[in-house]
Amino acid sequence: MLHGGVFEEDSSSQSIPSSEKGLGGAREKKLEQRHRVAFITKSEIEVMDDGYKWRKYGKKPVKNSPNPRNYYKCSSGGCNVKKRIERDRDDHSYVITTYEGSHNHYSPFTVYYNQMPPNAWT
DNA sequence: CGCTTTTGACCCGCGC
DNA sequence: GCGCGGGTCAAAAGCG
Repeated sequence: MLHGGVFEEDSSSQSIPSSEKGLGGAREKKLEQRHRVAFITKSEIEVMDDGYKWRKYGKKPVKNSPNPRNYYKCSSGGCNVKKRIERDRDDHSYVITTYEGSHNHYSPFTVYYNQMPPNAWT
């Protein structure tokens, strides 16, 4: 496990290991998650707000980790993006954030940053 | 008032 | 054929 590493996977070429097992949410099994990005951040808190609104919709304990796994979903309009937050079992100081899907709307933070002129920061 | 959060229960697919 | 695992959803309550 590389600490502070970022993983970007494309389901189009990368076959999901047994981890997915093709099972997972039987309901969304039909939905193709084309974008999967895992971020590893060293932080004691998982309060990583990217500008989107995340609504926690589930909690489940993991065998390989004494810590539970948190499931978040984007509550933006028409936004079906899901976010998975888990703690590293080797170093609970590290937080693994996995994003699935793409936002149907721009991030409030992105728009704000886009409309914010560079000289405005002075 | 609106939205968010929390727990429990349910469902499906695969394995043996 | 049955069981297990994993994931999601539902409802309710609390808070700002």
